[in-house]
Amino acid sequence: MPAARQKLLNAALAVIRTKGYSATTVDDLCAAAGVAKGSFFHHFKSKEALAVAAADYWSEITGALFAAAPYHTHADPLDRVLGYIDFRKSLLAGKVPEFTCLVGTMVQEAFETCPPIRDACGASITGHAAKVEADLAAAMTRYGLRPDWTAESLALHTQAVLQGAFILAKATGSAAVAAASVDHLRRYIELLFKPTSLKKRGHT
Amino acid sequence: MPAARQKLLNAALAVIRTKGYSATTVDDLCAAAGVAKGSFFHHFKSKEALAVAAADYWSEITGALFAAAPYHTHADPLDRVLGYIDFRKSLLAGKVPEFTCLVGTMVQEAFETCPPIRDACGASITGHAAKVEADLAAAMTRYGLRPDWTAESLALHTQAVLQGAFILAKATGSAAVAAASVDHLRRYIELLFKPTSLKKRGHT
DNA sequence: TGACTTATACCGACTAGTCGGTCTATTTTC
DNA sequence: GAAAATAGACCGACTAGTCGGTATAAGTCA
Repeated sequence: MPAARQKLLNAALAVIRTKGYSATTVDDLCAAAGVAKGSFFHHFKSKEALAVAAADYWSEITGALFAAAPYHTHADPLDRVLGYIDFRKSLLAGKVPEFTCLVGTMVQEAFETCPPIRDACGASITGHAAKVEADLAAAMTRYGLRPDWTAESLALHTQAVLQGAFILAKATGSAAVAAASVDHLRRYIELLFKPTSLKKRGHT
Repeated sequence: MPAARQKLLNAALAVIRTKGYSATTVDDLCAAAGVAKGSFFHHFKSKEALAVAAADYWSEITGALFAAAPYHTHADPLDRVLGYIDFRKSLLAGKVPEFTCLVGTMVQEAFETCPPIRDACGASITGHAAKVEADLAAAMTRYGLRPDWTAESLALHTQAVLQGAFILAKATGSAAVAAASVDHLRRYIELLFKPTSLKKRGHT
């Protein structure tokens, strides 16, 4: 991948997560990437095209991050799910724009006005959720669950909690609020799969 | 309140929820409100000031909506909480911009670049959560819970789930996905307060 | 009562500056 | 030396905000 393109995509992750998509100008991105405007339009035919490419790039980057995470080594699929949640919680560090989600931010601005961006963001979220769903489905089998909810809906719920936690963090300026919400998500899944194990801890 | 100001605030709710804050122009708002540009700057000293006023207006509107909702009549505070959640779920109808949250949308764009907007959005969310927290705290007392989580964190978690559900709805174009996430939230709260009642339903 | 003053609401043309995107020229790479 | 990559001046459309002005209604003084 040409250097300027790579630098522009990395700049897009940082700048858009900080300012949002609409407020980010092409000149902002060029300045952050240390690249001239001509290079921008050489690699991307429009600002919108960059946004789509950035969403795909985000899927790549995060896909690699989670693929390399240690929780996959657990034999019990439920432990993998809980390990995933713990891993997500551990990422809630640093400044808010550093741990929040690019596609969650962009889809809020683009869902109605720009279908290509919305679809790229949607694919990023649902694609990630599908990986969680696989472990959840395995855990449901392992633990003999026959619930009135699906692995898919629970996997999407994990993403909803995380996206919502990011909004709380943005609104309060505190990563701790987001972490507390992730704790509730973990507790929920433990209650679903091991209803008795937590009862004594959380209930008198 | 002068007519033009009122019309501009109502226009702001609709337009900003559809296009986002940055992508919404002052001319957009004037056109949607059927008002001239001079009137806009007569009532609001800047676009940013309108956003702050719109967030406060949103708090008023939604405050009145929830205050008038029927779930407050339940004697059991847990029933009020669950009634609140059912009410939130019932609102997930129509087109996406009609049921999503103004301040959740705006804070994503403004949290880093515009503290006044961020604070107004934050106050709207935490103020709403505080009302849920009151019923949650009463329910914890009623049900004799001594958990390692707080009513405040759980109240904020309800808002996280709702905000995240909105993002899923925007990404997928489906209100049903959001509703499924709200179902998970309801199930979590039932499990926390009545751990045995659902065990037989969701677990073989 | 009727002329004058004040205050608020509303209007839309206008401006100074910004934005996405284009164009042509130069440099780098193979 | 051809093709790809980079550069930045440039352009027309657009945007937030300004400005001079009109309309209406309520005091206020003779």
